[in-house]
Amino acid sequence: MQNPNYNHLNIEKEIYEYWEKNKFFKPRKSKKKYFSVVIPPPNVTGSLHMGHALNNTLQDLLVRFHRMNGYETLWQPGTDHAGIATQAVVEKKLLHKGIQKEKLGRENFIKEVWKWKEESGDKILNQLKKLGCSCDWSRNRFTMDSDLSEAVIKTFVKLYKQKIIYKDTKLVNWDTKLETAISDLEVEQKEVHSNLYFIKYSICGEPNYITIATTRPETMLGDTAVAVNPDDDRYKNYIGKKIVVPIVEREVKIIADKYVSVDQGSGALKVTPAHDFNDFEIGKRHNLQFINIFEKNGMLNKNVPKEFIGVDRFEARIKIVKILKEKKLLEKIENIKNSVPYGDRSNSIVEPLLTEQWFADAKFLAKKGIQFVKKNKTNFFPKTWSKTYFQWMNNIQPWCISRQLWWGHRIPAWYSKDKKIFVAENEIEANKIAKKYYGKKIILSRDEDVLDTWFSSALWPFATLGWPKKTYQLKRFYPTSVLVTGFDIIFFWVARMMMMGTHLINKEPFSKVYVHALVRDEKGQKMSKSKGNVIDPLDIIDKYGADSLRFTLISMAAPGRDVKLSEDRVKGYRNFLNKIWNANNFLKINGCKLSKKLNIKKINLDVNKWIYLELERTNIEVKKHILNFRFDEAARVIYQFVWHSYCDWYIEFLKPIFDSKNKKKLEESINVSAFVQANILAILHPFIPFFTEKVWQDLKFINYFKTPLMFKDWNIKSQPNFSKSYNKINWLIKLVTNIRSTKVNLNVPPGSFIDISTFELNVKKRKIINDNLDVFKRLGRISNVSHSDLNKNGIKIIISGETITLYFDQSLDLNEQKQKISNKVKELDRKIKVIKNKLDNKSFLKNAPKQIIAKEKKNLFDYKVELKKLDSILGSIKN
RNA sequence: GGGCAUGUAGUUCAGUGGUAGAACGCUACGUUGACAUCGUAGAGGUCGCAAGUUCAAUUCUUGCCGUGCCCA
Repeated sequence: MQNPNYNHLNIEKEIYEYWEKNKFFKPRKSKKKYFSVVIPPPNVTGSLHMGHALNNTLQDLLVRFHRMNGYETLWQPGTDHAGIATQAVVEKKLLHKGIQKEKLGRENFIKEVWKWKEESGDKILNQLKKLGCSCDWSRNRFTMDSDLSEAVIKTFVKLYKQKIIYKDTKLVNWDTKLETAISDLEVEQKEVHSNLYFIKYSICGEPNYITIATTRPETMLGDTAVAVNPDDDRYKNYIGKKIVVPIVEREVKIIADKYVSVDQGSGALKVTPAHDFNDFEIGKRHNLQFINIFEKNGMLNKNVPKEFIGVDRFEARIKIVKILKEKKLLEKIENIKNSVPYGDRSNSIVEPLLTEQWFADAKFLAKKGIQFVKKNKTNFFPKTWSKTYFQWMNNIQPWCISRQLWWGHRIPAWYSKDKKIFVAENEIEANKIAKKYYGKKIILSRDEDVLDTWFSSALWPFATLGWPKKTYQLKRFYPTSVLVTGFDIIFFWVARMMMMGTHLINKEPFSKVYVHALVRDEKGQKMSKSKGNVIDPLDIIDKYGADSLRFTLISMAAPGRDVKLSEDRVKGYRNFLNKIWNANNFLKINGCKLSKKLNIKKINLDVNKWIYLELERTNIEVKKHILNFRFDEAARVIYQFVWHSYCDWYIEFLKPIFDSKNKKKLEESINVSAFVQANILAILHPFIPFFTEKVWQDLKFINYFKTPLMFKDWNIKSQPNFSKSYNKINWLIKLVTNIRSTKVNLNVPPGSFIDISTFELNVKKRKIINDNLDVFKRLGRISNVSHSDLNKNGIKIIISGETITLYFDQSLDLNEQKQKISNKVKELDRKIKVIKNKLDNKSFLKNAPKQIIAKEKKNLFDYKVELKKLDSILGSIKN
């Protein structure tokens, strides 16, 4: 006998190597439909967190399920080059060695990045393997691979020619720490306490002043107007007059603009068109001057008074407030809560900055993306997320795609000395076009910037399959079947992949989008390093095994709910594995094995038919739930079946059969139990692949089915004829349960044996007992079953309206039993009353569907019968 | 301010226009030959509140209250 406790250590590694070595993850050609998934590529700098664990467990569940259902299945893996993050990691590493990237130069720095990538870039992929992911690793891709680069360049050139990509000078979100533009989505609005400064600007030629309110007083150095609402009576008379910006002593106009709200702040707005998105619009409307006062690193530039040049923006704020105080121009400071934009990578305050950048016309691209979802070419699960998608796509802004970084896809644009732009797939091409344009050879220099990482991610679902080449994979696996992703990424990935896929290929990148929730801690708090509540999936895998973690995550993945993860849950599912492990053990001990002789149709025993039908129903239900993306329900159904039908009852049924010497019964049960076992492993395989494959090997099922478990056909044949036996056994289970609880109520030791009589039972029910006598006697702990009234004191119990008498040797304490029966009587009385009321109600009879009325009538009848019997039992106890 | 969710057992969550479910936890008993990472039996709920629709509402509608997230 083996160790009764299942131990995942070593097993998972061994099994993964077995799969990988045999190249089992490669798609197997099939005439059936295909199933394909592209992994949302994790950052190459990343390491596995719970979000990844959930995301990839669900993908693997789907992939393995479809593979076992005979689909030609591809799970395309890979990583994302993560421009900012990766550059930061390598930069930091070099700085440790005292090397600045500027000294190294661009080319050498990029070499260093590649070196880093080769050394540690596969970390997260190895962690995915630990989780059991069955990706086709031979197709592993990286967004900076040459073929993917080619796709990026081709796309850029094409969109430029189509005028979807263009260059423009606009206010962008500028990260002063990373010194690059970032997109709206990379900006996080944080609610913080701020000071609202009320500053007096004196009106030219008058003794009066206007008070403006601002949280960023340093920007006043770039003010080029003061705006008021045209309907604001306080300021009406001043419109068109001039006002002096303190410190810089610049005279600017007082303008009227409806944007200014009368009741916010003082109702007067200082306008800094070069450093605020709203002011930018006002500036354009009123033709104001745009004065940029910041360097790229957030220091003040030459456009401010001498004393401020080279001062950091926040120091400048302090300095300015001090001066204003001294000049008595600071009216008051209010403490307020407001939201301030932070860069999500650098966590520094984002500064709107006027720069020249490359943009993509997202509004244009979004049109098709919207259409495809509207036409149900792509469907969201749960459906409600399509609303989020539409809301974003309908209000989409131009997408700033250039980044001032070194690491990434360098923009394929070349410039001549007079700033003429030549966009081409390579330098030779660019030179050609330039030569044609100028009529002579010209020296060109390439754009220094790279593309937003999401630009290449947007091409991921088809670029990884070979696009723009017309490969077999592209033809076979595109559109991909489903994208599995977190809702926080709908804007980043889903939207952009939809835009590019529909525009470039005119086909949706995926037919379905399954959106899962965030993983939180057990209290529902977001996991974060600073809170110290992070549960590391790798720790959990070490402790409980990947299978336990997978089953936990799957069973908690209810739609529209956050996953609240606690270690106790994982432990619970580890126990589940242990339970199955021991069931296997039992089968092994008893020599259960599959035989070609087994003919399912000819199964004889009720218990074997019962478990077969339970299995069949489970198989169908789990399938239904997986296809509906109800992973939680799928997990619940299989858990329930394995533990409470198979282990709690079926194995108990087997014991007396295995003990008996009846060869026919024995042989049938040895075969059926093994058959059920094999199919349980199959159903469970997508959930807990390591464990099931290991047991599959242990029980030598591979010899019988001629396949590793991961390719076993998931389905089983339907046997509708078994339902009679099914109902019989269910009745027997009810009977046994009732006998057991009666014993507890009577304070009789549950292990003691008793006699029973079935003299009040009908023939059919008696036959059930007779047909399954061994099983019944063992489970109910019955010595003798008599069919006549033994005429001694007995306790009567009722099963589905029929009476059975139990005989106990010892004297009994009947109080609890009495209490219980009278409670039941009360409950029945109540129910009968409710139904009677219904049936007396003419509108109910008129309006309710016939089946419901019939059902209620039957219920009433049954309840009445049971009530009568209970009453008589109660009467006999009282005597 | 706009939008999207959500409120059911002690906890985490399923579910349904027609008799309220699971897991964990809890209580009592139990080492009976797979399993104490276990077994048996049990306790535990006015389905957030109010109104409406309906023969019938936990389920549908509206309002209110609470909670969470996204966008401004």
